[in-house]
Amino acid sequence: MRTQLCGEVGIGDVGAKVSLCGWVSRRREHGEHLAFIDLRDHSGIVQCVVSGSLDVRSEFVVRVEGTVRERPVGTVNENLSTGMVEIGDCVVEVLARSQVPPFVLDGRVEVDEPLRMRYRYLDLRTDRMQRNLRMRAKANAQIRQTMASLGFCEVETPLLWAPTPEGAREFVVPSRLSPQSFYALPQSPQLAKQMLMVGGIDRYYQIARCMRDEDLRSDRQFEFTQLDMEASFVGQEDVIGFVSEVINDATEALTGVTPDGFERITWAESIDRFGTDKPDLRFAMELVDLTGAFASTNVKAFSGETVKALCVEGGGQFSRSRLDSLVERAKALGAAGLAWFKVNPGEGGELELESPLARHLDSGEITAVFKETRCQAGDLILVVSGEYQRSCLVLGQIRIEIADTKVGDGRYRYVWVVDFPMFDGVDASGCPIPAHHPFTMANPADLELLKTEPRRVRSQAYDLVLNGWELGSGSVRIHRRDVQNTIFEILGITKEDAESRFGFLLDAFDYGAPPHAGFAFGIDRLVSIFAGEESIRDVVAFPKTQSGSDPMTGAPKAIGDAAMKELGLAARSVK
RNA sequence: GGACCUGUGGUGCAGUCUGGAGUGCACGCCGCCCUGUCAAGGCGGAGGUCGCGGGUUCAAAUCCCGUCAGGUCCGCCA
Repeated sequence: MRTQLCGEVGIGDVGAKVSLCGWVSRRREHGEHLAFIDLRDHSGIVQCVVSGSLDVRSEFVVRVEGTVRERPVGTVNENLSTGMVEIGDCVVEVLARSQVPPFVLDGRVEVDEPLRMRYRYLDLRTDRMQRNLRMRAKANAQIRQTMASLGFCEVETPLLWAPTPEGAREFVVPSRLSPQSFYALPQSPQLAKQMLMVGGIDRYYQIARCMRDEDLRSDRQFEFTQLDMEASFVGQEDVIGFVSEVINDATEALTGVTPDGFERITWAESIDRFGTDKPDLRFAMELVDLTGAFASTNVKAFSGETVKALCVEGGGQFSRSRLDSLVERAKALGAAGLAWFKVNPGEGGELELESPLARHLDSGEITAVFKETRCQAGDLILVVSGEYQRSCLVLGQIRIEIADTKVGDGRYRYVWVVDFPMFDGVDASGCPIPAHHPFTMANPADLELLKTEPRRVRSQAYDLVLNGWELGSGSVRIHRRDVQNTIFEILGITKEDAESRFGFLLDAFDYGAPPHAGFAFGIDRLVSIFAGEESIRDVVAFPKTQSGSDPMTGAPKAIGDAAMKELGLAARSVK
């Protein structure tokens, strides 16, 4: 039907008779003797010259036959990759007509997202979406290549799995053959891949779809894709090595840039220095501890457990209203308040602090603030006092918001965050909550603390962070039933409970489970960062809105009475 | 469950704070003209439930209340 793609036509084809297929991107008519068609397919655009008038409109699908020729002097289009040539003496065959599209596909104006989603098949024709989806395909291909080279075996796991209520809310699927019973769509193939390790697969991976029935965000869809992997007879360092290699290869393949290596930071250090467990290392602006400086202060606002500060370079120019909104933001994030100090040049080259609070500080405190923050004239110092971790997290969030870094600035700062705590807070009944998941192995050095001081126990869990985005996480797993039982006990999961929810896994552990560890990272997030997109919706072919609907198909929808009956279901009103 | 932002011809915006005739800009669309354009150009034209409902007012796109949709965030996402 066609001899080549539109974007492939070049100076080397001059004189050749070609046949091209595509969509009419634009047309320019010059009376009844001359007209131009910009013909588009996924590879690009080429200009076709017609001697006569046209009966085509935008987005008509056409097949064009003509002869490639060099463009006349002075009519070369530098903005087109095919701009040196054009297709002359064209005969145009209309393969399909099109209504006037609801929006223009040239990418010049930002179109409302619901409209793009309702007409996603049109949106996908744009350069942007073509580039994003093809970039994603390239990522998948590169990942498969690297995983295979590392000896990993691709295995598919079921989408219809048993409900294991724990962690994320599951999507459930009613069973027709067992009415009133349900499958669950996997939140991740976590348990399946551990079973594969018991099954001797040794090194498993899968580009796996995961489903979680939780509220959506710009970086979260109900269904998303992970590179899921697990390996036997390996530890944390092996897994970090595997993943670093996969990510390194993918980064090079997609961006042409080789990352400056993968840095390493402990969870505790990341919280202390950056106020988050997913630090963006593209900029510094680290948190400063002023607890010592205010150890014996008379200022009530600074008498909390911790005093943490952030020095914003050049922030002295912030307007009063911006400062007010920062204070509000800090309160919304859970701080008791936020104090600010503008650093002004004073007499004799000294610095001065400008703030409603400044006159309450004694000279020793002021000197300590200058020393600890290493501020300069024109800077802004933000201070939060209160419970240690909360204070860090509040300033960490403000740090990100002030820096306002963009995706797609060409920098890729990978960092491994290690030594996560085993537990994170306690639930209503006072039992520790696993920070990662209940199959995570504790750091051997901390095993004795499990029963005495569980909150001090570090786990063998690790996250990979890119530019402040958590790409994925993994851990060394528990492979012994006795240890797993101990963990369940600490978590307040009874024997019966564990048996009914994870019995199949525990049974498997009775038949020779190898030590194993693994990881999973989000491909949507990785590709969106490389593509310079703020939302993963732009690297997903058919995404859903924040309220979980699909404007194109109308999903979710009610099913008929007959279907309900067959499944043994009855609708009942919610609320 | 909560906070904030947005909703105006097919599309993207301005107009809303400070109420006064559906006012404006750009793109698209339709018709005519045009033999080298490429975001073609020129002339003319069509196209509106100002998301929806209620309230205040002589008068509401504009103010108030409610509601729906979309987005950003908090909660949530082991």
